[in-house]
Amino acid sequence: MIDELKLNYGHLFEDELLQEINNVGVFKEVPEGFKLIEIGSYIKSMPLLVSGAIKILREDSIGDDLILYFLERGDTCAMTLSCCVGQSKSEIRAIAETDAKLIMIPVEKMSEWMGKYKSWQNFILQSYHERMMELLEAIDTIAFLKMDERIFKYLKDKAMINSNNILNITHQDIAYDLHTSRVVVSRLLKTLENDGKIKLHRNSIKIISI
Amino acid sequence: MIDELKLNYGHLFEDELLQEINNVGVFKEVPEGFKLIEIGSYIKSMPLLVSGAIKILREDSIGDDLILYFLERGDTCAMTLSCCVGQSKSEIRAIAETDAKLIMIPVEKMSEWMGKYKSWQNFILQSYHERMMELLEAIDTIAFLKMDERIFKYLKDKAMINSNNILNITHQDIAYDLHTSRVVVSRLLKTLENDGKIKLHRNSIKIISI
DNA sequence: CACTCTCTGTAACTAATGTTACTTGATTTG
DNA sequence: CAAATCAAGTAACATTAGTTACAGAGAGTG
Repeated sequence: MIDELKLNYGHLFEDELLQEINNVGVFKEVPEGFKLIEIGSYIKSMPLLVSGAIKILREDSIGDDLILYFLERGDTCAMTLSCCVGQSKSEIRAIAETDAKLIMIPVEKMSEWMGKYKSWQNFILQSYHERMMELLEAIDTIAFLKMDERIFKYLKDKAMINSNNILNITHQDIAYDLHTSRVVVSRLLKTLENDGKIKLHRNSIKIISI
Repeated sequence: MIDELKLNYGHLFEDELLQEINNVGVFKEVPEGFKLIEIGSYIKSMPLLVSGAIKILREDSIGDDLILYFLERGDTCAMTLSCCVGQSKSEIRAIAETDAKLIMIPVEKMSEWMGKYKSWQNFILQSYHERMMELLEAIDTIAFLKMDERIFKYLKDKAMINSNNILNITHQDIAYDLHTSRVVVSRLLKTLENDGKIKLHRNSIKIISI
């Protein structure tokens, strides 16, 4: 584990802390689609993402989802931090967007290291900052963009995360993430195609204009 | 200042820290409507809210606002924390919702005390947690509620903040905060009145059903 | 191949929200 | 008091998004 740790977090943490992480952290490998955190569950460990991507979702009153943002390599889940601090249940759902590798840190260590390692303190504060910015961006997207723009942004974000401008995804999948209906997505995707921004195929979409 | 400080933060911080706050903090009293933070500005001090309320707003690409949440007595602005950590410009606007009293803490102290006082560390983390939850609630409101529900929620929140179920506010004011148009607000307020939930007057609205 | 299932396209309609334009009544100001 | 300004009501219309219903095109299976 220490190699992957050094690769992704070596520039952030001192050797002593890296060693501690190596000692208490549990390495975890999950497949695409794996549900890492469910709404209402208690959090016992915080994840450091080593490779892959994670999709963070919010749920409405009848159980339908809405995507908030993606986490990437080098990120941690601020909601987890937040829940540990508040001793509360998770307010979000986390699903592996791709196959992913994580290092799980027991929550007690999180606050122990806060006092002990300045670099850890900075990392935690920086993570909060980044997640806060992601939430603001999510608000901008939902509040200020029209559905066709939201769909196009979603496709571009997903292409970025997957490092691939061909997405294997159905219209229904998009509808779930954007909290709208499949028919609306199909309609708007078709106009995006007519505008030359994407190319549609069965089970896949190619992003043309970035 | 020490009295107001003890009253609002005495249960959170030890005497030594209270004394430090008293020494370096600058007491500030601002009138309703005072602009405390502007988007794009750099933050030099973080505010501890002693009395009153503060409205936090997000701006769209053409300069129109959208309310995110209110801060109350005992709160601090996590965006400020966030901006200090990230060394970045403010992403939000903060306006005094009522007359307000604040204690301004120089940003250097914020991180200095993080290492020095466990209670301060908890306070900062707890603040992040709370603001994160507020942002999630803002997302729920924008993404999952219809405009009439958003208006009614806004009125109830504002009544709560002002401890008064009669609000001195115009339809245009509401439209600005909710990022919609005056005509839409007037229309939906009228239906809320017909449903017996509120009573409309010129320049004021009375909340009937809570 | 016949059957089934999933995915996509599309029409037709409804609902929600936004826009423009005009009116009326209240309040302020010269 | 007359004029000007502001807040609110409302009609008419446009646009965006959501809903229902159905048809047809792959793709896999027995």
